[in-house]
Amino acid sequence: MSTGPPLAAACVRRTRLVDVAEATGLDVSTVSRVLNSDPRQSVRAETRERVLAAARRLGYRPNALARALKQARTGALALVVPMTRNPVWAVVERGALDRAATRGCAVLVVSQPIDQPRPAAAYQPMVLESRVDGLVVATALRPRRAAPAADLLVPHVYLNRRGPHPGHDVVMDEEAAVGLWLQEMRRQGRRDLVLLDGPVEVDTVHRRARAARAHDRAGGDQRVRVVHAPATEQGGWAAGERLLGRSRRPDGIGVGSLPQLTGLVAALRSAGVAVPNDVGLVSFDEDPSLSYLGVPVASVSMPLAELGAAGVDALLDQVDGHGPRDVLVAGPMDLVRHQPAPLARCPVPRR
Amino acid sequence: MSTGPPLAAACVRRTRLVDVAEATGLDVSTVSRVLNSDPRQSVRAETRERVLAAARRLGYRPNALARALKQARTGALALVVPMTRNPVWAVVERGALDRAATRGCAVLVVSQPIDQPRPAAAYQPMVLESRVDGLVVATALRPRRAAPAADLLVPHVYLNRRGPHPGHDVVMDEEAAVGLWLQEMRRQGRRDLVLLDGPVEVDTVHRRARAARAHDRAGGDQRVRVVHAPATEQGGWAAGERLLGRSRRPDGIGVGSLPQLTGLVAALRSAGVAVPNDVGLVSFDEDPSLSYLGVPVASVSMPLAELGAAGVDALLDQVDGHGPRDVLVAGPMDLVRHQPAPLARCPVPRR
DNA sequence: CTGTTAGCGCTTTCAT
DNA sequence: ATGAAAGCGCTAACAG
Repeated sequence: MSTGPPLAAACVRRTRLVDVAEATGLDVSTVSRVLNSDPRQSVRAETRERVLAAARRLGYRPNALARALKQARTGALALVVPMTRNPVWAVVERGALDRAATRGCAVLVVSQPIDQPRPAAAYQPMVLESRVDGLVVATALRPRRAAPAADLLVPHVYLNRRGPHPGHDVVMDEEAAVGLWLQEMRRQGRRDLVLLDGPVEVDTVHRRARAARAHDRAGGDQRVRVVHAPATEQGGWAAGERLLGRSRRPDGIGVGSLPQLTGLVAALRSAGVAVPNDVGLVSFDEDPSLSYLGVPVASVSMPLAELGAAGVDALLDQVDGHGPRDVLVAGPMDLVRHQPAPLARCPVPRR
Repeated sequence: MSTGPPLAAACVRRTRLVDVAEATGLDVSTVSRVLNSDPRQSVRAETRERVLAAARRLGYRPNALARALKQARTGALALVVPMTRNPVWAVVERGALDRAATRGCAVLVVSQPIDQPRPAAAYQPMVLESRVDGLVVATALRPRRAAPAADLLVPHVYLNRRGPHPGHDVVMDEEAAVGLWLQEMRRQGRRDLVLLDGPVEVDTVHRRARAARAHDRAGGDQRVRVVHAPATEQGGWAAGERLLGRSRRPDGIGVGSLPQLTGLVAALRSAGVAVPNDVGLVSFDEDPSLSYLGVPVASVSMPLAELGAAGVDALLDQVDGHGPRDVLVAGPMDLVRHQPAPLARCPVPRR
């Protein structure tokens, strides 16, 4: 709390390998072998101890720069994420950061402005400049048929979207998510359904919409229409208005994003439409705040952290020279029901 | 969309300075001077053009590793952020990332688990290993009187909290924020106030609570009590329950965080307490979702992006050798009123 | 105006 | 089992 004295001019002299060498009277190469526990060479136990002791005593930390320069490997990767307020991306990001930390690898987070998306190739220089070993591209947009010049020629994966070429896609099973929604709607006896989702340009939206339309065409007893709107509270509100104005109102709605759900619930409340009596709601995003909307909603719980972790794994595989491969993140997917609790009993989601 | 052919084994041969030198028949040092536009040396215009042309043609990108090793400067910084779901941190982070990008500097984002906070000194190795030039520590906890061993001896700033020593703090004016709240409460004629905020261990909470208590003691016509609860929906809900159980209910509540507000609003709705008739609400966090709570609330708009940007600036100043200095982010602070709009008129916050 | 040279801190053959 | 030496790609002091 700034109560202490000012810090003395903070100049830490970094300890180098040569400092440890001098302290032990050994050569740098020997010290290096010990500290890297090179398995191919043998060192005397006594020497080992001496080196380790000196390194600890001097607080030696290897210079990542020099090591990376020599090994032609930075041990870092870039994570390109959209600058969105949607909380699910934070979960994906955390999953990726944690897995990267586990695998001893630093992460450079690059935020992509949502209003002016740049092509993935724009991030290639980070690899060419040896800042990172590869790219995890988590921007949501579906690629237009990429011009060859726009192809990524460096190790990379696309996260939660598919890229222009096979072997670089790490995605979740959106079709199964739609299936869980439809199953819950059937359980509730809903037959006139709407999928309210984001812009078609978003790859996950595209896949969910396709699955929903396929179900509609399959000709069961459920009708499914698809409505696209901006993935914001505003978008959800406006879409709600439009849906309420229609002659045939849906009795079940799947909502692609949390902000849209917030806006939609506000619109329904404002119009006096009762949830769940008049309409049943299921969100494709999850968040603790779902228990506090004032109305019961369900959500499809997606393996978001696993998605981030799988992206890191797939990229590091490529960096290690393995051929690229597509990954379908299998993690657990559940339907979770969120109940607004009565007072004196705090609400807890139950599965 | 993975419709294209598989990518050929992606091996880009990186162009080095020596490649450009060979292509032009010049020496690497000359090429280096041209590309860095070294002001102290002069080069023939024709040579300049030749080098620039060759560099562009070969797609030369300088190796950041080698450059950083030579210059003893990585051009990167670490941003330590709490792993919270609170959306305001995202705004701070974006502010920092954007400013860093503007100043040509890469950012390594390190996420701090909220349940097991590590001391700031735990991140010092990132500097000692030359991964970054300095630290922006944005974890929320107030430092205990730090043991000298825990002091940071590398360039660093604390963001949105104060550290153990002066000269490293970049914070906003929380006292003024509390002032805006009290002023709005007076405008609404509220006299029995509660500040519902997070744990006291959080420095921003500490400062707001102190300002609120000072106002209470100042002996005007407003009473202010302070209630601490976890900064979650759950915490807001539980605190709401407690407040409703009291003999004298507050008629105005300031809420420290968005999740708490969500929980509190749910509790009030559930108990049939009318907003704003029975109680007026003001949030210290801002978010578009505030317009969709179903009840009118106000919020204190804080200069969050500026906070992040100022943190980066202050750190880079230190890296450039300037003495450390505390920063109070001055950016605009407003009281914003969020109205749930009637249907057919989408809600927009108005100032 | 341009080339030569040394060296940032580390790893890694190759000698001894 | 340890040491000597080369070199990763770049910059900067010094020559010419």
